Amino acid sequence: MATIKDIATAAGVSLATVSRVINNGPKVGDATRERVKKIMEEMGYRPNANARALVTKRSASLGVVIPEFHDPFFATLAHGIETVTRKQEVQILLSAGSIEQSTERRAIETLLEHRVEAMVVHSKALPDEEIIQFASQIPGFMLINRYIPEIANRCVWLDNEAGGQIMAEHMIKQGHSKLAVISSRYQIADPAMRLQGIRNAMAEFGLSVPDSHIEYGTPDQEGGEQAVQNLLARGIEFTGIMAYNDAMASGAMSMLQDHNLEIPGQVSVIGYDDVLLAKYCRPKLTTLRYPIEMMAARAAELALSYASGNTKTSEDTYKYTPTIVKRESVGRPPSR
Amino acid sequence: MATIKDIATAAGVSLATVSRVINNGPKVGDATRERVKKIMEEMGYRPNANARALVTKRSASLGVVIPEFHDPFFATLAHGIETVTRKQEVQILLSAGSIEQSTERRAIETLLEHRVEAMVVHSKALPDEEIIQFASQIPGFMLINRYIPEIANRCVWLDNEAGGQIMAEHMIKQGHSKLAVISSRYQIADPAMRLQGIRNAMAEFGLSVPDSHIEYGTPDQEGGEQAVQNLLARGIEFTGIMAYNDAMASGAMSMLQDHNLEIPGQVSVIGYDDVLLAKYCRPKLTTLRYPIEMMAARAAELALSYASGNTKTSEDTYKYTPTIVKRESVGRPPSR
DNA sequence: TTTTTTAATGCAATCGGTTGAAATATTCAT
DNA sequence: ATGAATATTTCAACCGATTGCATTAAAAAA
Repeated sequence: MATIKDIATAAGVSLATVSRVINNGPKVGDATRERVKKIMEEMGYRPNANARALVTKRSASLGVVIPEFHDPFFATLAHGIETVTRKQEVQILLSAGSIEQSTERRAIETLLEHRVEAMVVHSKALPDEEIIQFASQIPGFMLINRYIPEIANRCVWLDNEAGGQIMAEHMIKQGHSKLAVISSRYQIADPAMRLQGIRNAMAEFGLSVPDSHIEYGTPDQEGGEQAVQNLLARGIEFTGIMAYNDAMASGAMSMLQDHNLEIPGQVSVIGYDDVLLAKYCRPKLTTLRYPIEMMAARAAELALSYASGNTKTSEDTYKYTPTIVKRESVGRPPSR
Repeated sequence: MATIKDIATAAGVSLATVSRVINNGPKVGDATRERVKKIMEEMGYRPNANARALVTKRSASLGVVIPEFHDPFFATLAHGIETVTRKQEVQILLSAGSIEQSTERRAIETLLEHRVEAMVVHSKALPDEEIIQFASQIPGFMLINRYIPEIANRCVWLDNEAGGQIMAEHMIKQGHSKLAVISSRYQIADPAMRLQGIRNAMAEFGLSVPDSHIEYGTPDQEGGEQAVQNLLARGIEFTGIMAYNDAMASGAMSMLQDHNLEIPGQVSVIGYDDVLLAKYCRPKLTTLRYPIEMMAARAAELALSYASGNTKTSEDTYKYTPTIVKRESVGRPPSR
């Protein structure tokens, strides 16, 4: 692959001149500029981003750490980031860190070695101190979907508790009082916070969620199926189910339908996240919208902005609140 | 950020020695090695991947070009690649090239500038010649989901025609003879090939697909809904629908159900791709499995292998054939 | 025509590493 | 002890760019 030196030789000019042409620098004569450009074209020259990054100490690249690509939720997250990197002509370096301390750490370190300018990290396993450490080390570090008070202005996060509250309030206002919860032990804080929100809302209306009405499962369809199965097997009475996420909600619906329970006629189901699936399943899922794409875009913008020296931002907290999306899976409870 | 020089100074040795410690080189005394390692640890040293890539001319990175992250299909593709890059400790550089010539070209060029060692490209818009050009320029170039005879050993692709054939044969063997097709004008070749496969199978059994029984739509749920709506509006009689992909199939099912047509009691529906959605919708979708994850992994392996000089591979063609996944959306046609 | 000013170009150091060859230190056999 | 063999360590060139400063050429002013 041709280097800048080859071009210089071919054009009969110095390296410096070629470099100036490449970067649209000011001090080059028009004739020379055209000639050099033509030669670069002919020789299929491409500047070496590594050499460039080395000397300029800027890489025009943004690192992303997510647990996995598989999950549509993270795909959407990545998409949000991509919309801003595309606009700013920034390259994305992707690292997967599968919700495990060592992998997450390794992912961040690799990105660091590549000297990415900015970084959007989704980490659930690393302890707060370590994250704080990274954040103070890397100006363009942004944490997504997690809140650490000490670095509040580096966190873009969702108010999970509020979501739980909204979810439960909606069900209660529809007239439900016998509600079951399908939760998960996945990750650290999220399920617990959502559950807390639910509890708050219930308490507000003088209701509560007995432990018997909570089932835990893996945060996917199977988990949802299993949870409903357990609920039914234990003979729990309920007219509504609040699920940890849409996948579990969808599994729950399947299982309910297998038991000839009509949705929402006999049982209402509400999900959380509003991933693609929510629109695709039948009945269409009423759920809480997790504006992850928007959040990811915001995180990317901030990361890039911090990286380029901006330290002042209008806000100092980036909390998002889920909103309810009413579709077909929630209705009034059967009058009986 | 500490450099190798800082470490050398701190440890009282030369750059060369430090470099050898970093790379586990052979010619370093045990005592020195330990001392240097300790100092690197203390100073939080991280080798600069750019500098390294510059001098070694190898970057331990693989570039990926996909149209978008949004689509679960591509998320799965990315995941397949990630499984192999993780194992080989290779970094992923992601570029999106939204099915548009200029963007696809730009995506590849950016990757080229970063001197990625290998490359897995999903390109539908770029003309054959240009792809061939890139392939000959980059040893580790692999094309996925597209076949170009001139560079057969660089292509990992699905036999779409065979898929169409299998799809139709399955329907016919279930007893269907009045079949409608929901296709798409998206991309270049894929829908046409699938349709061709369907035609072949039909012909084999003395049947055919009249133009009236083919509807085109966008390759998503809406497209599927629309298509069925059109079919019904035009009073077309059919007992089975073959969809271009699962999203369309799912949309089709929704619309059929809205018209109180039972699936598969009155109408059978078959999809294509076997994305997550196929398992999640109800009834669960019978579809053709597009082993994209496996294919992507293979492509990544080959790309990396070619990049490191391997030129001989056991096979010289990487054609995959879809297999049928029988779930719940296909049954025998109503006897009437 | 000569001097100044301005525009265009080249020189050379630098970024942070790697690596073959040379230099120095250590170990071993004699 | 002593030279040979082997193990450590350092030297210095190089990878492909960028950029401040010096130099040269061209244009403007005197």
